Amino acid sequence: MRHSSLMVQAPGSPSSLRTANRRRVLDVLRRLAVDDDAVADGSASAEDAPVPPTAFSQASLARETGLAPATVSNIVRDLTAAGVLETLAGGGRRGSVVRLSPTAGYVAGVDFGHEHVAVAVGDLSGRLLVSERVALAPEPDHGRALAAARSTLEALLGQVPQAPLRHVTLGLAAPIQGQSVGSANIFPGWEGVDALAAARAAFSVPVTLENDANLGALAEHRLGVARGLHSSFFVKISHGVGGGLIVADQLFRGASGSAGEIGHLTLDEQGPLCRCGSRGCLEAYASIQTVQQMMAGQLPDAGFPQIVSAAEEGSVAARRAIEDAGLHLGWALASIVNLFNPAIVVIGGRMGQAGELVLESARIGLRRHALDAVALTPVAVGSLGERASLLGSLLVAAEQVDLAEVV
Amino acid sequence: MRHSSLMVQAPGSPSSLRTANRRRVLDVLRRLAVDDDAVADGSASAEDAPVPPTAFSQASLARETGLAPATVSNIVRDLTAAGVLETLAGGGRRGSVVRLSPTAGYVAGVDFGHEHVAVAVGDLSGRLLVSERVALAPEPDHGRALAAARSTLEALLGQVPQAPLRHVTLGLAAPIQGQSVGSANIFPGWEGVDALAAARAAFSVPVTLENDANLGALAEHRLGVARGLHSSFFVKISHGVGGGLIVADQLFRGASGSAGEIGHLTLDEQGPLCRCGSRGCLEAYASIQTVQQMMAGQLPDAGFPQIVSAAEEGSVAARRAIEDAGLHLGWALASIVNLFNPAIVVIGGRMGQAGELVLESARIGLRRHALDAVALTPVAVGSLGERASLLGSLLVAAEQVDLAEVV
DNA sequence: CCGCAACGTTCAACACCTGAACGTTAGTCG
DNA sequence: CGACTAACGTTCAGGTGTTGAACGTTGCGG
Repeated sequence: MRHSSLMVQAPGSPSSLRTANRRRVLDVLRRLAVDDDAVADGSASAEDAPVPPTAFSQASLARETGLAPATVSNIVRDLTAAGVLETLAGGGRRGSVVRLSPTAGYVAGVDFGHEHVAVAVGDLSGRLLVSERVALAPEPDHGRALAAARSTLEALLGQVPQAPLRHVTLGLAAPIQGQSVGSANIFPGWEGVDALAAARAAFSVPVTLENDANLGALAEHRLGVARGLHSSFFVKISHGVGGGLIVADQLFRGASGSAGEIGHLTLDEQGPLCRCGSRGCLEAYASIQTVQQMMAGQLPDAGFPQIVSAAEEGSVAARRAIEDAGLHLGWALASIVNLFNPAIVVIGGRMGQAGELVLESARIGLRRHALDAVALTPVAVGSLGERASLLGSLLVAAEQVDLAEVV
Repeated sequence: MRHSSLMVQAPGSPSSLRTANRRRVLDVLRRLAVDDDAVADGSASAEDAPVPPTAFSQASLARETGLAPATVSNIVRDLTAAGVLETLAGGGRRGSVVRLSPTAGYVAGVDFGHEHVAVAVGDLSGRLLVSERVALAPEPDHGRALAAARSTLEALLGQVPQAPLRHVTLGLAAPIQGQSVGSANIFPGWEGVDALAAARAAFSVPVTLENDANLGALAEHRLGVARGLHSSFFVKISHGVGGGLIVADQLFRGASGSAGEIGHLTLDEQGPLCRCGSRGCLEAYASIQTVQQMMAGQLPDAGFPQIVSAAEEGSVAARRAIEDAGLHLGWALASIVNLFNPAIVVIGGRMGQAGELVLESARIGLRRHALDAVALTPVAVGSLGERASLLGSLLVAAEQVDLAEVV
């Protein structure tokens, strides 16, 4: 072992240039693949956009990266030899088709909820290949949840061609502080757990933790309604209320990963008690649970979809319950819009099922409390539904894999 | 003209490596110079820090940048020939002393207030050399303010050795939307003006606009109480209330430069009217003007310092007025701390003069409304006083000057 | 059917970084 | 006080990487 492969690369050396250029090529391939996928979803904005070249010829890679064709040729040869890339059709005028090799590996994403675990396997550009959702007893212990995730993941990996798993990203419905679950009382089965260590023990590949709302924000931004914009704020309203922020096309995690925690903004100092211990938090006004509780007298044991149906069929009480949630949501969004000024606000999670009902009132609340300049920020329901967090976890996992280091 | 000097540099070429390495060297020189300056201010934390090498020998540059000594030698030779660098003492074991050449140029910063203009000239690392503050009639027209700034700047440039002015950064007490002053009613003399165009016409060098609270945030972060931390939030409370956020040691401007606008967060939907047109904004509770108005009955025509003195001397009313402002401030800070989780909150502007009086109540308000995990975020008064914005404008201007491109 | 255009590859030329060797100077130890 | 050593800056040869030009190949249009 003459040269240790762990030798840290000198920051300004020519070889670091090569790595950077390799990374550039790989990034373009990943981005184009995901864009392609999203367009194939049938997005409405597919026509007016200037449509980047969706072919993967070496020539287009050269144009996209700004590198010379000769350089791209060298890089593609190296990466193909390393098993990372794969060239499909032959040469000639039409050029070849380069793509990430399917045998280069997979990434996985896990979405832990309060009563379920969803697991997905995707390719290295973060596109979903197979997924499965399993129900669990409410508020599962973290060990049980991780075990379920692991066995589900193994089953999914059996459904795809053999290739190494490179990264797993775990989405948790709780603020992530460093490597454990922050703020007590929020996600019972995981309280105080060193989640990163537990996850590393459960999976034998690199692992990252991420807040589920952050994941949803990323997915809606890359694949959903916020596609093409450069900033967005995503509110996930389900069991609780969380938020995720995209700035300059990237997830904004803040100083310690808890940026975007909109759920416990104080709206009324004398408002109802919240599970976080404070009073008058947004979550105490606008979570699914809250709406259900408001309707407990009229529609006991009704699920949220039933309440939405009732509102649409004319129930004044149901409509009012949802509107109240929306107004308070809009109020909190005004703070977000004042502080961040995103290009769009996306509402996701189960609350998205209420559609225009909640959008209308959220917009009213927003306009009333936001500065003029940002009061008309668009508010829309996410287009990915409850899959958003899971899709986002694949995107994050794919970002973590650094194929340029595979020499 | 064979090769146009405007030719954009190929992104992956060896010459781009050289530029990047040059930039790396220059960045270290700038950063060390500023750090040195701040330490010389007599900061209390000068002892325990691991103290980076404050000497500017080529050897220390090599260590700091990770480049080989030979490379640093080449770069220093080139940049010296270009007139950007200057080597002081001779060689030998103690090494030479490299620094930015004083004749390489200056940057300037301007701080526009509601009744004054402050102008400063600094070196290319953003250190203040000379400054001057001139009083203006209240709410000056933007043309008048710019003219005053320009003549003051010319006078200041006469006080320093001849060298080109490279950049001017203008601080405005208003949100900056793109290139003009956002949100009406905030900064009367500049309303709706294309401030960037006006400023370009007034100064014949590149110009940037920045919110004054953002500038203050940067200054306190690099030179003041937030030194050494990697994130911070700065609230500037004077005529109005503004905020600036530092994340990962950098100014966070948000999607369109208006991030951190804390002044118009709604605290009470039924609160007093605010100049922004909404109700119950923080600014309606916690600005200097508000405190003065609260005291108008007892101390008519009293300035803020007099009110602070009265409070310190036992006036219950004065103390209560300041405490009320602090409590509401703390409430708003809770939103900030939940959403951004900065390592520290710094209070600047004229409100800083109230010291512990406002700090105490701000902390109480913060603890009451923030999530447990962040409720104990430190709150401190800025150490730069009202110079913060002006010092920050020099730092921003220095960042804009790209000396690596001077070939 | 032919010519042109675009594509991918190869090769020589060029630019840059780096380790080693060298002269120089300032501390340090005897 | 003097010699030795350590650290510094510079020079030079060697290695790595990118690039423009040239070339063979293939599809498209006339």
